[in-house]
Amino acid sequence: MDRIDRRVKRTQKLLQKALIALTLEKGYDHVTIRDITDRADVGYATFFRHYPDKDHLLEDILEAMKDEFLRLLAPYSIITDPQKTGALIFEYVQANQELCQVLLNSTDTMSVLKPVQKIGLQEERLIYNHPNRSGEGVVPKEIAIHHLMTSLVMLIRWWLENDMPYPPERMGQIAAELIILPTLKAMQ
Amino acid sequence: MDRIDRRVKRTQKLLQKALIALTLEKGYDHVTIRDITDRADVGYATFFRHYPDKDHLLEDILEAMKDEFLRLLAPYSIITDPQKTGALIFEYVQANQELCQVLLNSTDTMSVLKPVQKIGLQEERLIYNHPNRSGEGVVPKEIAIHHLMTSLVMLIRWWLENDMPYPPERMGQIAAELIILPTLKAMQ
Amino acid sequence: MDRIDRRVKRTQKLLQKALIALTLEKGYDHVTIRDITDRADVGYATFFRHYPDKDHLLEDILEAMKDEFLRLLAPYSIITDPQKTGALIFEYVQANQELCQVLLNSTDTMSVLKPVQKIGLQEERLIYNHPNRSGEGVVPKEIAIHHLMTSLVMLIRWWLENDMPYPPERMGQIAAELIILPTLKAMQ
Amino acid sequence: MDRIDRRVKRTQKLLQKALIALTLEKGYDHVTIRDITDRADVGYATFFRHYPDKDHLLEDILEAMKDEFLRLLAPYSIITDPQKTGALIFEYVQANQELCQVLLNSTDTMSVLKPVQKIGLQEERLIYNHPNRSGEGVVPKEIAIHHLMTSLVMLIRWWLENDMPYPPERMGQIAAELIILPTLKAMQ
DNA sequence: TCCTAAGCGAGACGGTACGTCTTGTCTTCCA
DNA sequence: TGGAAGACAAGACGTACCGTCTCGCTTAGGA
Repeated sequence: MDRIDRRVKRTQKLLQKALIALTLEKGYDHVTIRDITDRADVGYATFFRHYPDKDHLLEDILEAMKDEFLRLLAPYSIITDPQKTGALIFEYVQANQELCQVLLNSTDTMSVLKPVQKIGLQEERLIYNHPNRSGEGVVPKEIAIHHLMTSLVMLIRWWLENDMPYPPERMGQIAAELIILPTLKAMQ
Repeated sequence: MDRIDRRVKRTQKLLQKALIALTLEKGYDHVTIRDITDRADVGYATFFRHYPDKDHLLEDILEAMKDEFLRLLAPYSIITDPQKTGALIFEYVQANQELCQVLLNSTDTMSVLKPVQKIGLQEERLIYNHPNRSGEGVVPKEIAIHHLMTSLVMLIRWWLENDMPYPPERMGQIAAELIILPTLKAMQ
Repeated sequence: MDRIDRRVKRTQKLLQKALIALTLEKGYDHVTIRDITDRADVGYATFFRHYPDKDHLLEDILEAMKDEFLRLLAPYSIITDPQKTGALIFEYVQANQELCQVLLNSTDTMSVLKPVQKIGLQEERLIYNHPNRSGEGVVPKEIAIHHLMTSLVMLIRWWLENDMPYPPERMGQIAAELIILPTLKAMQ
Repeated sequence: MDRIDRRVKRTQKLLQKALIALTLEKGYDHVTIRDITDRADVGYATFFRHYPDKDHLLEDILEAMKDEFLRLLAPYSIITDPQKTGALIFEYVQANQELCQVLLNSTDTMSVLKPVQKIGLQEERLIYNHPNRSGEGVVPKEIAIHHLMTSLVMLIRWWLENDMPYPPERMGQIAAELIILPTLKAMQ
């Protein structure tokens, strides 16, 4: 079964690459499944053996990205060093510029936000167990987390859409100033 | 020509009502143009005599809303009384709950953000000419405006999606604390 | 509405012509609907606005043929002059050779037989009310009619498949000798 | 290798049984190869190691039937005792009702007729060498043989389709009266 | 009063994409 | 080594929707 799984994985990778490349060329919404399968050199029907539709393929790509992202972020604390964490995020985005551009400029950034919220919920534990945290602030916890993750994503989006006019370090500062620190403060 | 214009307006209103009603029922993306024209009791081809596609109809709806929204907001300054302004916004959203739900939960909130950004740019003048403002802060002006508008919209979105668990006044405070005040401060 | 009907009729005629031409070229079974619409210079989806599938198009062609055939046969009695009637049939087939070849060599001659049976039932009246008829013979009426129509069609099929090796008159004689007269006799 | 041959035969039998059972259930045309292999509890690809397609499997079934049929018919002469021969045929059909129903009601009876014609040609020798035969009649030999075999098959078809409303003996009489005797007479 | 231009309903049509289905090939695994 | 399992390419099918077009009806505002 190992051999088959490997074949399946290979096909799925081909489809993912194809979707990313095509989305960069013509935008997510204008990519047809036929486009994808043609580019991936794969039978048309084969697509549906792996994903029920285009969105599920996107989701698969996102999932992989999320894991890598979380792994990257783990060692640093968003609380103890917001600027550093922010800069790290923007450096990651810059390194994976193409992929991020695809994911964030796909018509509905919303679907991208879903998995990001999950990251937020996983991080929640870290933040709320942090010694610096005192008690419930004026802003409910759920809103704070939501705001933190959403605003960061939207800021990244803006950065990419405007051709990254500032370096990652500066963006890290901005993110800290505009989003991370105020949110942490409001939660106290 | 007055009479004709009135007829045209009437048809457009019918189409707008139909889109809103149907979006609430099955979600923006699943509404077909045939659905709209059937609901509006209007010929299928007639749709295209008014709008090139569904998105333009949505845009029309948004435009109308934007005007009303701006008119409502005009007397108050987001700088001098952020809480009040925030509360006012959430009250307006509550009053127009259905419509806002449609607009913000339509798959791509992004298209909704476009016109909102325009509001931001119009407001920019107000903010930057305000006597309290000093100079350029660590956060570039364009980012600040973008953050302000986007985060507010996303916060409203969250509020509606979670069945408005807090009253408008509270949400106004939260918005001020989490978004408006930090942004203003960062701009200084 | 007349105008629209005419447009519809025109499209259907185009589809019928296309099916006939293509069936002669590659055989009924190997003709795809895309083939038909391409040949008829008609949109693919348009096909389904007129017929649910290929077989219904064939049926439509048959129906038209049946009417013409019956009209042609009406003046002659199969009872009073079997040879003449038989010859007439084979002359008709010869004149419409291409069309008949298509219809009879399409994989299932059976579906072609259905409408022909209907002709038989319509003729039944003529035969059974004929003065020469006496009473119920050893062969049940339904079997006789079935045999008459089926055997005639199969004979025509054989004739066409073997490139019409005998003239229509001779075939008329043969049909009378082998099929018509025995059937009439058996019914008495 | 005898062992292997036996295994092959077994697989082929399974496939034949499956096709027959499924054809009775949903009609020959609607049976897919996947259906057959599933029913026969055989690998999908295995089918193609035995038959290039469904029709060849059907042919195989027919071939077996033909042999048995001919063997059964051999002792009797269609010339000296038509009624008896006819009855014998219908009795055989009745005994093998299910199988015959499948074969004859499969959309194209035509393909079934092919092997039957072969039977006719083998019989031809018997008929033409018979002492009762005189000379060439008005009906060409080839047509007579064709008519004899085809009409008989179609009569059987009718009988099965109408739930065998008459006993085999009666059908034998009818076949003799309507088909066999007239054909023999026409050949003289 | 008529008439002319516009909005409109109806619906046929070309076209594109979808998701499903089937066939026949090929490759890998297992007994 | 032969058969089972099943991924796969190819491509037809029938459906859904879009946007265009033509036709004929209605209805106003100007002659």
